[in-house]
Amino acid sequence: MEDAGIDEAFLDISGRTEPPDETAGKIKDLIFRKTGLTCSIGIAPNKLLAKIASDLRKPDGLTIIEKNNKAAVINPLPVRKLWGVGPKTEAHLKEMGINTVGELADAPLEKLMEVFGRSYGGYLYNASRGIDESPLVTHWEPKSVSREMTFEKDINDWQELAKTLAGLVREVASEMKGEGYKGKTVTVKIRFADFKTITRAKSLDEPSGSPEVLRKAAFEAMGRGIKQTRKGKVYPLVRLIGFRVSNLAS
DNA sequence: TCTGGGGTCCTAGGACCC
DNA sequence: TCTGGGGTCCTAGGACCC
Repeated sequence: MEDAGIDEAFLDISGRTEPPDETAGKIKDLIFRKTGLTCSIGIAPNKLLAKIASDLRKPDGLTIIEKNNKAAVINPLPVRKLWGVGPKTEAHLKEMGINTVGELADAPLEKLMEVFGRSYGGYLYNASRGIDESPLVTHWEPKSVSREMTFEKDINDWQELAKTLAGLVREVASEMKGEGYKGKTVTVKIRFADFKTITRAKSLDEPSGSPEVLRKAAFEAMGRGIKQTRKGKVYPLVRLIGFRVSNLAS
């Protein structure tokens, strides 16, 4: 099983002998008995299609996509139904006259790569054909640890900003300690009142888990992103401040 | 959706090294 | 004094997911 967030998971049932819809029925029953909640299930040859299938009939649904009918099922769908296609890509594709998965599948690979880059273009090319070889990931190591906080009101007080950042650093450092991680790169994120968001990063010479070291790097980074006036104010009002440590090592 | 929090991955430019 | 090409690391920003 691969966890896919708080209320979603992928399950490899390829080794089972009973018909897949029977397995799905058992899962639905169990979940309902234990939680009183319904769920939607998609069954398909790969994760991409299973995710689409699970989305097709929403409350309490069960949808099966098979190899030989996958094109018929996904071609009419809006591109937005594909995992990895968000509002920006949807709008971009619309401008190109592409609205459905089937229309996307008609686009040449070279064209998609030219517009969306090699990696993502290649992904779209395969996804539009229902092709996905990605394996189940049953265990993974975190790549970063972060905390962020939106102020109740946009603020202009440097002290409050600094105090909040120090608190976020403390929380992240504590979590890292608990999980046994150190980190090499420290990133401070600042979102202004107009929602413009900047990040400022600082890489350490070597990974550290020390709250003092992380805090010092955090303040150095923040200082590059925002200046305080002589009166201890910051100019564009700040809505959010965040702190992340990445490039983790054990 | 007038916009919360914790993540991942990708791209692009610049620095630096051989 | 000027110049190639490749590789790696760092930084900043953006798109996307649940």
